[in-house]
Parts: sequence; structure tokens; C-alpha cells
Amino acid sequence: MHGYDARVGDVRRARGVTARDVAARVGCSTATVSLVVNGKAQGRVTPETQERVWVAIRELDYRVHAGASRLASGNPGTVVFVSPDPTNPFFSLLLDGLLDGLDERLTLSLVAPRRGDDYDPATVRRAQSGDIAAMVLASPGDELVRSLRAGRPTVLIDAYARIDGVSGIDIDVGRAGELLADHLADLGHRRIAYAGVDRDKQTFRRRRERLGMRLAARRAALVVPDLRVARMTTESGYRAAVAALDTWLAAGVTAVVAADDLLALGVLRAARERGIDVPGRLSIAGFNDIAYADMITPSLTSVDLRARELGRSTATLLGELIDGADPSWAQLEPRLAVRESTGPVR
Amino acid sequence: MHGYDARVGDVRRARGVTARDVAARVGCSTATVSLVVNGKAQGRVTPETQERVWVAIRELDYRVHAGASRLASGNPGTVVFVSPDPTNPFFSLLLDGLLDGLDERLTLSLVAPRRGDDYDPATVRRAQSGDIAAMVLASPGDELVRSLRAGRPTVLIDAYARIDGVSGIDIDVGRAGELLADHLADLGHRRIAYAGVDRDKQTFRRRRERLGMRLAARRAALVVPDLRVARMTTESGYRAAVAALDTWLAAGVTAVVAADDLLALGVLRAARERGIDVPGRLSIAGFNDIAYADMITPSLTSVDLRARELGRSTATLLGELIDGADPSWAQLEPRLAVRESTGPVR
DNA sequence: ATGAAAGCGCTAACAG
DNA sequence: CTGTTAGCGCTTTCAT
Repeated sequence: MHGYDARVGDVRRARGVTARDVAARVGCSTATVSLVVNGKAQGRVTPETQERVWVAIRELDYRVHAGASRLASGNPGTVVFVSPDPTNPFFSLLLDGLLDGLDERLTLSLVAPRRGDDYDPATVRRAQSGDIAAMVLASPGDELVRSLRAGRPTVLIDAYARIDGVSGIDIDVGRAGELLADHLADLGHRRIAYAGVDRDKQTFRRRRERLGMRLAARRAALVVPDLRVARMTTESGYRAAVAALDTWLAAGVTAVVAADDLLALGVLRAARERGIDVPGRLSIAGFNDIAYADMITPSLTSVDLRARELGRSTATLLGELIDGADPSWAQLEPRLAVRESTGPVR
Repeated sequence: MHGYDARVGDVRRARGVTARDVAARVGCSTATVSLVVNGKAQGRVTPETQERVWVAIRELDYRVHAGASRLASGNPGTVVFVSPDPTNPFFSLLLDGLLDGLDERLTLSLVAPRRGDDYDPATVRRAQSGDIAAMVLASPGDELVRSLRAGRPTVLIDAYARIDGVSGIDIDVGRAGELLADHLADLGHRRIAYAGVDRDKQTFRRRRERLGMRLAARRAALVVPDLRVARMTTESGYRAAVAALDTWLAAGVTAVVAADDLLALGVLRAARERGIDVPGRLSIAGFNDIAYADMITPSLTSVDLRARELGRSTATLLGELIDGADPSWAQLEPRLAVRESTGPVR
């Protein structure tokens, strides 16, 4: 995109102060500088020398070259987080939790697909470049899971696939679907519509399947063909819903469930704009945990997928993996958050 | 936090396939492998050898060690993005734009403070560790700007401070304040309240000052002491507003402006819950660009600070800086987005 | 207590 | 065309 090569020489020359400069100034060796700067000088370097090293470090504004340091020590320091969409609040919260739980010596590198697409195997492969400590894949697609070759510790989030040598943490979205189904059935809903995301991912398949099964068990059903939305955004949910509302109403649908709460918000907005009474005439619910669900009342009934806890759990698991633990799998329970967007059938 | 040191030896031994392994298998030198894998083999390595190298690479699942590669080539490859809060949609959008515009050879490393605090000089210093290509600081606090020592190309976003050798991109928040002031004055508002963030940042100071000045010029004014909120979240905005609403109404306030739209949403929610007619009795507006502003109607009048464009512009500027361009400063124009949360005084 | 030396894995001249 | 040689900046034995 940019021609970085053009002046790469300049960049290189611009490289700053090295341990050698510090050593030269102090009149010691780089080994000593290394010991001091890494806090390993205790009883191996005289306090006086240590002090002089620190002074020189401050004067020269020296910082260790993290890359070189890791190369030499063999200690990889960066965790790669692959996010399908950094603007999606679910993944933002996930990221936040992960950062919060990460060991300080680790650095977080963020990889995301170009806008609108999902990330692909090539992207992931590129990220697996030797010096990473571990990799975290959020909601990977089926193809990705299939093609995965994990060199370093890897954690799959929301993947629902057990792979040898790979760890994973899932939220039980199947259970989430049941919670939603029960909630709606309890309120008397029998004819329900589903708005799904057009992507091959286990997580979406499960949401839809378990919801459908439980509804059937409760004498309710998804009575119209699914709405399939390409992008997981409020805007596309809105546009799709505008076109679908008539069909839904004509089919006697009293509630709609969206695979994701951004979609659900789009549906909600479309319904409101059409003057449909929510939840009087139409109840709306969604999967996921949206950061801003309750920022405006009335807001969205949804199943909370606990993004931040998921992030923190991932960080803990990562720590163990990096310490050499065996891969493991965990599952978190979803939570139903009922708000004013669902109500009884009347 | 975790005892990574304990088994560091294992991690090290786990280090994978190197160019030497590939070379050994092919029966060539590592230099050849390097040329091939970097696409620089054109006319320097026979097609046959190239093919054999590729085969070996695939068989061994070899990936170049990015750290070692950058160290050897002198080409730093990671851009550090320091975000005050990854869960804030403004910074998420900024990040998204930045990622979108970034050269593919560059890697994005994300640094964020522990929840609730702002990031501090020590955090930034730690991030400036030698092998970074550049650093981007989003909405840095005053202290940070003061203490900044930029070794590598650095871009300040939303800082409003010109520093020698450092680049910056700002959104003209002063102008944003004027837009908001004019909008409210045009609607007849004279007695206005302000909800601010309790942080020492130029950007917040400017928002408040220019808004106040323009209001004065329009015969309007901020007539009650500011609401000062510690954290930039909807929740804290809500809690603070609940306590302030009576004061505002008693003082004849007809509109409130929040320094940030998350706060504004909190205020909006508090007002609604109290049964206050918005915008009939109280108009509410905010600075910033919220990703989900229009996800539910009615939504928030705000000044759009164009986060995603800001991100993309930053990426472009970064590209130039890394190529060796001189630091420069740019400014984007804000945009007023009027929605149903403001209306005329009655 | 300190320094010399040998790499970490890779790239970039330079020889052949 | 390909291999050899020197490092990149740092860490880590191992001598001194």
C-alpha cells in the first residue's frame, strides 16, 4: 500500500540507543547492562555499577529492544488475538477482558479482517509467525477450524470444536437458545421468526438448532424461512427486517429472535419505525451480550454471552498454556436478560 | 501474575522449525530459503530449487520467525496503538479504521490501561521498546503529552498539542462545541447544563470552553456547575444524572450537553426513567461519534467526531512517517448529527 | 564482580 | 545461481 521499502534505510539508521551505547558510557560490558536492566544484578554487580548503569540509561533514554531480547532469551512475548470485527461490542468486551487478564510481560497483537469479511486461514497463518507466545481465535468459521495447524498454544473461543492439542472456551449457546425458547414459550409465543447470520460457524448453527428444538418441544415453532443477513451489524439487520416485517406479520409471527443482538437492534428499530407495538404486537430478542443494551430504554431482551468474563477466562487459560499446561476445554453458562422488548402474547 | 518463568525452558524447546531445517531438507543454504520465502528469488534461484524449498516449507510447516526477521533486516514491523478504553465505541471505530488502513507488513499491537484508569507515562514508555515502527496515542492526557519522549515516529490523536518531531491528528472539537452551541441556541435554549469527564485532557477542556464561549455569544449560558463524571461510561453518566436532574430542572435548564456520548446516553436514560419528556422538557446532546447511535430510535443528537476516518487518516500518516516523512499535523472537521433528542424550547 | 564469547533465527552483502 | 560470512541487539554461560 505505502512504499515503505523506499526509505527503509533511513528507518534503520534511525534505530536508537543500544545496550552497547550504555555500556560504553558506563565503561562496562553489555552483559552487565543486561543484568541490571533485567533486575538480575542482585549480588552479581556492585551497587555502584548498577547505579551508574541506571544513570546512563536515563541519560541516553535507553530501552531494551524487545524483539532482540525475546530472540536471545527464547521467550516469545506476544499473544495474537484474531477478532472478526473490532467494532462489534461483543468482541470489544472480549478483548478488554483478555487485556485485563494478560500477564504484563505479554504483549497483545490484534489481527482483524478487512471490513465486512470474516478472517480467513491465510490471515491466521500469517499471524503464526514463530515468535508468538500464543494465539486466540474468536468465533472462527468452520473452514478456519478445519484448516488450523497450531504450532504454538492456541485458544479457540466460541468454536465448539475439540481439536487435539488446542484449547477452547465456549459459551453454551445451545443452552442460550433454550433459555430464549423457554422464555418466549412461557410468554405464550407459538409462531416465531428467526434472523440469522449468513456465515458458516458452529456457533450460529447451534443457536438456531437448539432454539428450534426447544421451541418444538414447547409446541412452538419457527414458522417462516429465516432471514439471512450477510453482516453482523445493526444496519444490515434493519434493512433486512424492513423487507421482512410484512411477511412475518402476515404469517402470524408474534416474536422474532436474532442470532446476534446487533441484528436484533436493527429489527427492533425497523419494527418501531413501522409503528409496530413492541412488545405488544411483536416481541424481539437476541443472542449475545451487548455493551450498550441498557443505555437507552426500552432495550433488548437477550442472552448474555458474558464477553468480558470470557476474555478473562481466556487470559487465565493462556497463562497456563504458556506455562506448559495441557490444552483444555471450558464452557461458560449464558444468562437471560429480560427487558422490555419481549412481552406476553395478546 | 502467572509464573511463566517456571517452565520457560519448555516453551523454548517447543520453538519450531527454522530456516535451517528447511535448508537441510532441501540441501541448500538458509540464505536461499530466505530469498525464496521473501519472494526475492526471482532470477537468483532456479525455479527447481524454489519449488523444492516451497515443498519443504509446506512439509515442515515452516513460518519465518518475524522477530528474527525484523531484527536482521532492521525493519521494525509493529505499530503500537495505545487506547484509553477498548470498550468505548469511539476508540473501537478508531482502531478499526487504523487496522483497515495499515500496511500489511505492519502488525498492530494494542496497549490499554487496566479498567477504569487512564493510561500513564510508564505504560507508554514500556511500549516504546526499540523494535516498534511507530506509536499512536489516542486522546492522551496532559501529563502524558508533557512527559512524552518519542524515539520512533509517533502520532497523537485528539491531543491538541504540537510537539517537535511528533505528528498529530485532531478533530476540531472546538468547532464541534460551536456547532452544538449554535444548534441549541437556534432552538431557543438559553439555560444549559454540562456533563463533563473528570480527566485532565485538552480535548475535554476545549469542548467545554468553546461550547461555553459560543453560548455566551448567543446569549445563552451554562447556568449550573458542571456535572463531573469519573469514568466515560453510560453507567456513570446515568448515576450522576439521576442525582443532578432536580438541580437542573430547578435551575430552569432546558438542555444538557455531555462531553461524550456515552455520558449523554446515561443522561438520556436517567431523564426518561424520571418521566421527563425528551426533548420536550429537556434536550440532550453530546460530543463524539457513537457506533450505535441510531440503533434504537429515538437516539442521540451528537457531534460526530468521525472516528473511523480518523483511524484511516492516522494509518496514512503513519505510512508516510515510516517512509521517512517529516512529522505533520492535520485536523478533521466534526459534523453535527441531529436526532430526536433535541428540540425547540417550549 | 565483570567481561568475552557464543548464539537466538534471520537477512544482506559478497564471493564464488 | 548459490553458499559463506557478518551481523541485528540482546541474553547467557563460562572464564577470569
